[in-house]
Amino acid sequence: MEILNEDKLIDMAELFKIFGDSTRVKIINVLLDKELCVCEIADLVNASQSAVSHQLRILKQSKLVKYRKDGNCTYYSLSDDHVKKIFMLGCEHIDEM
Amino acid sequence: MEILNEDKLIDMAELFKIFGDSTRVKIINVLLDKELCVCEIADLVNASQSAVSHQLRILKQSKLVKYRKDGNCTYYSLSDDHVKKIFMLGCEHIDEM
DNA sequence: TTAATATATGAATAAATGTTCATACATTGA
DNA sequence: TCAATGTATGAACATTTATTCATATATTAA
Repeated sequence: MEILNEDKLIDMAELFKIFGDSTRVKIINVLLDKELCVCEIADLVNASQSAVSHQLRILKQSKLVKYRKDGNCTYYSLSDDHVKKIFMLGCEHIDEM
Repeated sequence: MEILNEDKLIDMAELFKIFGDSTRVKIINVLLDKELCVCEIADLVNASQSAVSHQLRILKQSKLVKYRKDGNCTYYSLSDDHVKKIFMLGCEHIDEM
């Protein structure tokens, strides 16, 4: 191994794994510039409320999204700019293929 | 969905999925600044020749690595700078957590 | 308080995925 | 030509993972 130790490489793989699912990428995509509640997300990405909720839990655990509760609703948004950056770079790569 | 259509988002998920495995990330890591043959890679990432070869096939299919044959050996290297960029950004993200 | 709405979650199921093992293929050197 | 070496690959297996379904929880409105 080079400069990076194994643990860090494993963490990196874990991070990319989160981005490596189409439902989650779709969720990140609709959250790029605004927060949305679960049912809005489910509607936009064309998935069930349950599926989206499960995936949001994973995104939350990985600290890629944050949330706030308002009455009945839970609004999700991207944690920070890094998430957007990684998304955008992946986007660029696809464009150039 | 926003600006991006579903197909592109699926392609992006596929791309990140490739980075989302520790063996593949380790392989990318050792290829960051030089080409290596299969058995050197296997040695460096501490995996079997077969496992590495299988993963190299996946990396090759996704055009993340290229290769050249020289006699008995096959030397692999990263396809382009984009691969390194994505790797580095993931690296940064881990650092900042 | 009761019904309706929004969300979360556990269990079950099906599908995808990574590794190992055995083996094939190709190239080199003797 | 034959043995050794490096690589690729198919099958089998075990594990992970995403979705669905049913249901629980919580909040709001009537």
